[in-house]
Amino acid sequence: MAKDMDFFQAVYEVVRLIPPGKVTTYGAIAQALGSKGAARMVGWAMNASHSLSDVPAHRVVNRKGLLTGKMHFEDEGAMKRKLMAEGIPVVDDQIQQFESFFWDPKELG
DNA sequence: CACTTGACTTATT
DNA sequence: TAATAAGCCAAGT
Repeated sequence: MAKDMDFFQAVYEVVRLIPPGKVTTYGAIAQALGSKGAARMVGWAMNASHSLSDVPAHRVVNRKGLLTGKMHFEDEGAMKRKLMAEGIPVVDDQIQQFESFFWDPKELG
């Protein structure tokens, strides 16, 4: 889909598809886009996602379920707060039972 | 125009 | 087991 889209646009599209109460990783998104090693670009794209409103960047964490990008949010607690609001347990900036809340973009098909 | 940095991940030493 | 190298692609300096 949207192969003509920019990498960023593709990332945004996938991130928007993340269901509430679920999270995914940079690598999973990158891999879903066909670029496994482009996980850094996913993060870079997220940095630009501030211009958008339908991009729940707080649902995107690193492979350990750690809120690495929390510092890029409005406030450090913003990311944790948003995740907690969706029913995702976050302790010490780390998602608990991360694998249970993990959502694979490719899962939709 | 070339080099460095960046919200990452996997593999190798 | 821990530390280092490499890979990804784009933007900033």
